[in-house]
Amino acid sequence: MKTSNEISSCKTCVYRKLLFDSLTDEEYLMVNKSRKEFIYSRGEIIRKEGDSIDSFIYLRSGLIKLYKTDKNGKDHILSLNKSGDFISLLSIFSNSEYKYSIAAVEETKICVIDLNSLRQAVDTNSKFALRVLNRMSRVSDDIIESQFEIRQRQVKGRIAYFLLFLTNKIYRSHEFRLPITRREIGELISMTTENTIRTLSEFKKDGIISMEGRTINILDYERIKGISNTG
Amino acid sequence: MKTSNEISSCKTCVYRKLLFDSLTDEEYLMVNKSRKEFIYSRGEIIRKEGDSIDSFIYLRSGLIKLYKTDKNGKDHILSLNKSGDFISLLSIFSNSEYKYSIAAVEETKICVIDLNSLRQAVDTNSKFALRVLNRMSRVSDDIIESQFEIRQRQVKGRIAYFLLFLTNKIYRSHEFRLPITRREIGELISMTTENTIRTLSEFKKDGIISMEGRTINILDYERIKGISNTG
DNA sequence: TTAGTCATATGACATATATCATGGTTTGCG
DNA sequence: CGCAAACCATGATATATGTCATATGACTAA
Repeated sequence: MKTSNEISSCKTCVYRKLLFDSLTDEEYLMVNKSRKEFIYSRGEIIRKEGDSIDSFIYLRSGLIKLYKTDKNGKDHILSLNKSGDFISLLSIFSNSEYKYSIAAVEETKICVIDLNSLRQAVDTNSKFALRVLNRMSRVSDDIIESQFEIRQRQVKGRIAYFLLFLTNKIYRSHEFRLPITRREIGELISMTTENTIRTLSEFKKDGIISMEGRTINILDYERIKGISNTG
Repeated sequence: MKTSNEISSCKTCVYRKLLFDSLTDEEYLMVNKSRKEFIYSRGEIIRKEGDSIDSFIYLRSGLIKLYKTDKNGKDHILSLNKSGDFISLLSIFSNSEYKYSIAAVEETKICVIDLNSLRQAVDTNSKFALRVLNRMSRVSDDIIESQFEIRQRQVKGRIAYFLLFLTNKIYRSHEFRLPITRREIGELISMTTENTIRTLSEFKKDGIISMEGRTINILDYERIKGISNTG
């Protein structure tokens, strides 16, 4: 984890429009005064389940996973999130501890704001509060939604669904580099590593995708969609 | 669905303390003015996924299920909720439509408040807003939590987990009447009806529970706990 | 350089779970 | 009451998925 100083980039920050737009100049200054930037590289843990919540975090760039570790030590990934999503969930208003762990799955830059100044802004500016609220609830909603989609499918359907997720939501391209290991894919869709690998290999053998290490190319998009819908 | 007139019962309403306590008399009157009560009996649908959100709903008494229907028409239950939980999730601030369907699983009384008057109270009273927020986010958090617990277990563990949920969270007793059918239990823990039935029968045969139709008695609590932890 | 770890890969096999079939039982309703 | 529709139950069988073993390449630390 490194501290960053690239303050100037604020001007182009997506959150400027999404969020801070609704603050008065005064409020913005207050919030921004406490702002710090940090950079995490692949694999680094940003926050751990149970850590006390002392700040409000948002994701400037990169990709992170939210996950929980079960009683046997096995990780279960709840979601992958990119810039524009919030990391701090609603628990910052209710819980004093993080309910999920957060780790970078690729080089990731975050901004951290002092929780008190955020709370103050929320208290005095209801438009801002509503925006924060909406953004936060979206992350929870998305987790519930994707769990719902996952649990109604079996392996092939789950893998297909995941590939479509990467294609449409993350990379907006039919060609991309898998951001996570096959083991992590398994942790995301509740399958063993072996079955995940096998299924990807099968898709490759069937000519639906090409695969070279982590690099995937969706060759037959319609068929992937079909498998996601019926599998 | 029937309309109820039991206004007097407000005095003992759990939400009085949980929520409305933080309103001024004036605010309370405004919110309460639009309040209506309805009674639903087992099986009745209270709101359907996709219905437009025009009101704020909370559960006075009874038991409801939140669920979603998949592309094959199969229902997936997200949670069972009782009095004290909110039904209207955060989507009332962001979405114009319900994301989940809501149905009564036993005789259930709800209170419905006009959304505008609630929004007004939220806007002007940040303490109230925070309470609403906390209650709402708790429902989402609980759904995510229980999905996490379910997906790390196999059938026996899931059934045991569900029985513990009823014992500890819903009925606070070792003896109770199953509020939902075995089919619905399957929809809740992502198993087929047959396997759900089989597993319950097995628990009975093994003397861990007694079972007479819907009536369950937890005979060996520790063993159920063991199965929930290791299965 | 060598040993060790991790990710990927694949086969053989065990087991959990779904599916299909069939029948008894309860529940709701006209 | 009597019928239809759900619910509950159980066996036989098929299938999906997990487990275990083994191998290879890439990378890292000693």
